[in-house]
Amino acid sequence: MENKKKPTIVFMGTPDIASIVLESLCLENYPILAVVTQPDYISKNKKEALVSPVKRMALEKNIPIIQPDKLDNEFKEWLEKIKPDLLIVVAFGKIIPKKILDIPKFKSLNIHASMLPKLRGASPIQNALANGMAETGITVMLMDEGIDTGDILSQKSVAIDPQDNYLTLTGKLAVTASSLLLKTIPSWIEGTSSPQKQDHSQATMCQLIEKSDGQISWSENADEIYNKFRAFHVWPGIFTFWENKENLQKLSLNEISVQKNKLGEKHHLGEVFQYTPSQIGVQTNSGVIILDKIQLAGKNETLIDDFLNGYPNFIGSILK
RNA sequence: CGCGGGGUGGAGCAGCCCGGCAGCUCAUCUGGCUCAUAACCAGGAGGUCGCAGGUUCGAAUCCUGCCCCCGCAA
Repeated sequence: MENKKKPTIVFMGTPDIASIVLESLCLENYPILAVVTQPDYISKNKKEALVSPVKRMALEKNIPIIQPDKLDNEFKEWLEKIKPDLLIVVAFGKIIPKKILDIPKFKSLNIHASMLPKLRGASPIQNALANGMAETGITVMLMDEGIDTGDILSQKSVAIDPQDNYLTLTGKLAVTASSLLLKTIPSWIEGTSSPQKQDHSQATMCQLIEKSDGQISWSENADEIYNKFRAFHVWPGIFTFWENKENLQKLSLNEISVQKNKLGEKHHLGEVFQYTPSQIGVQTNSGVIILDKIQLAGKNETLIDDFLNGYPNFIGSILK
């Protein structure tokens, strides 16, 4: 029955969630004219260039790739020449000028990983986790010149499991994003959908995550710290500082869990103590963070037991 | 030439500045003790101190070059 001609698409995106959506478009045989993604992330510690997940997917599917540094006139002319019916944007990472968005016959659609107008902006997945939200979602919308302010075509909520971290939640959202987009494109092309204006008075913004957002304060509650751990699982991670031999050293918390304080148990905020014979805890404002894997700056990641073999004075110290 | 930390029995570390017996905690093996333990006691095995060269009577330690791991910048 799907004899109608599918619209030609130029796809813009960068991270994993975008590559999964791209893959699902390919599997449905949408003609992808080209993929636009961020330039390769050049050399970290004298290593190879890092390639965006979308670029890897495009290579696998033999789709032409372009990686412009800027969305300037040169890019605009390129797009005009390609003449796509539709531009689809998923977490591209840069603001796209309106004069580019208006080029395709059917304009430009954006998939945003939140229930707009909530969590507009650069890092909706991390913010949903860091805020301890019970659910988030996917929004497919028309793009305008604002940041995630366009009219909504479709939405679907996704429950956040207490065990979810950035990776697992991204996976769930990617699945929902793919199916929702595939449903939304045909009705948009056929003109049977009715775009809804956003209620801008309800809008919230989320900021771009910075490295420093990963630093935790032991005056927070254990649950809040754990939410950050889930949100920043891939980057930047969460970290604190430990005074070792009169040097304040960065200590990354790579694997942690949460426990309640035992009855009558009292420690200073940030104090490291033996929670059970086999568990090392850190006192927070409310509750205890159990350390499982940690990493001292300049060292490899270690299990807490191994760490204690080398740094027995860790217990009893105060993290800052 | 971006800045910095590191490589020492299986694991995590100390020793290096100031050269002189290879050390600590854990794991492992053997024996002992105990009603009992992720407990305790005694003993043992296990090392090219990242690689190569140099200085020296003597190098984990000082000098030179190289390899690898990691943190920070970007």
